[in-house]
Amino acid sequence: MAYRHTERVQEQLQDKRDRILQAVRSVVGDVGFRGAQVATVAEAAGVATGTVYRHFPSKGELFAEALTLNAGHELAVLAAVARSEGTAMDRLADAVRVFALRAVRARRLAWAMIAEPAEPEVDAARLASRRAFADVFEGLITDGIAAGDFPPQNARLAAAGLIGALTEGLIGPLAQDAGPQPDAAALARDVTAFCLQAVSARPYKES
Amino acid sequence: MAYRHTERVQEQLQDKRDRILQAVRSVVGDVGFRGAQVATVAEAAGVATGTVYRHFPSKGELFAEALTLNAGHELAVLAAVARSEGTAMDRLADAVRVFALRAVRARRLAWAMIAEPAEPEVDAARLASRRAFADVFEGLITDGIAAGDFPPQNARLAAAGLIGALTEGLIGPLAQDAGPQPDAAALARDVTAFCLQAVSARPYKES
DNA sequence: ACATGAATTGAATCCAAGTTCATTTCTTTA
DNA sequence: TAAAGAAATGAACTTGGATTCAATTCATGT
Repeated sequence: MAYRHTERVQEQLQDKRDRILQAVRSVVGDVGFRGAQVATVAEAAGVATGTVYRHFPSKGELFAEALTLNAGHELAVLAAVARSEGTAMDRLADAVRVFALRAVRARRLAWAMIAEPAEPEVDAARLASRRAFADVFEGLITDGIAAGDFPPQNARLAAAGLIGALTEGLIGPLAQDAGPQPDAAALARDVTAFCLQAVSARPYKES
Repeated sequence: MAYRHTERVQEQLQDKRDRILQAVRSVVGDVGFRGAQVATVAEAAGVATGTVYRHFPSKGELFAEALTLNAGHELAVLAAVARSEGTAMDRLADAVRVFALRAVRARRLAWAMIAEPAEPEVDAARLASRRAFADVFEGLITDGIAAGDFPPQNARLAAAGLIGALTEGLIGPLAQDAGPQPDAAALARDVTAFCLQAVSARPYKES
């Protein structure tokens, strides 16, 4: 018997794993999934290409895990807002605003996480976290309907609509090229207004 | 002097070109951009792989042209609706409804045309046609504001929001797996309601 | 029918990444 | 310090698909 993992080594391994995941985040935030290659990630993590494959079975699974990790973090933030005190209306407003501000602050990353297709494993992971996001919004909308804050409506669809509107308005290609950042705060404000109106309003004119 | 193009040959060439473009549409509608390879397109067009390259300089440009063609067609339909008689409210409702119905009828194709990333040339072409779509909606919203149908708002952003909501609600991955087709008409109706409310409503409760 | 130029074909070539693996470097225990 | 087992390295391998091109077929005008 001559070798066994010591705790320190375990930590170093874990550390390296984390650094690789972190590197994915950084590279993807920079060039998106499209431009992110394993070699680049490895370099960003200060590791040789082959090492990546000691920690992850394939590019797809590595990237999927990175996405899940990151989306999970965002989701936690959003869920916390959704769970806070206040009317459904207020909480929805806060949730949308938080989502918007965070997304605008890191557009490329946000787009990759929310919308940019990639390897099948990544797409699958994204579908799951997307559903989770939608569920948070859906819950708020349902609450609001129950409380009489919002008119009755298809909450599931409305939640999807919110995510779509946020995506398109803030981080999609159209938003990308409408100038680099006309004014993050103003943009977030307008998007929030749009989203709230979409679920919370009644007809402007009697039809 | 022994050879010169005759009109018949010109027509055949044009025909072949068109058939290739049509084949792209069909293949993409089937497997999306991700799965669409030049060889498959060639086969669908009843042509050898190499022939494709006599008509188009590269896969990217071929697919981009196919997208532009198709999007242009959809755009014409939408623009016609937008130009018809009626209040801005009615025209916007019609435009959204038409968009929704057509999209649901060919989800995969619609998704590819609207959202699925592909070669850079394709993405560029999509950006252009997306902007054109957004412009139609923006115009209607602006009209509506001017006419007093809609409250003042950021029309550009609202237009993007509509497209986002439509995309997400009807043809995105979330919509994909919410059952194959819960009910196209009902879905279109709910999405239309959401979109109209988003731009046309006033706050549900006095804030 | 023949000569000439164009179009078509599809197998061979090329290329960009993802993945592997023989070699080297590091850690641990005796 | 030496032996043994892990982990890291990065150049070589592999592969899926786009692209090319020599050979072939087709059209035209004499």
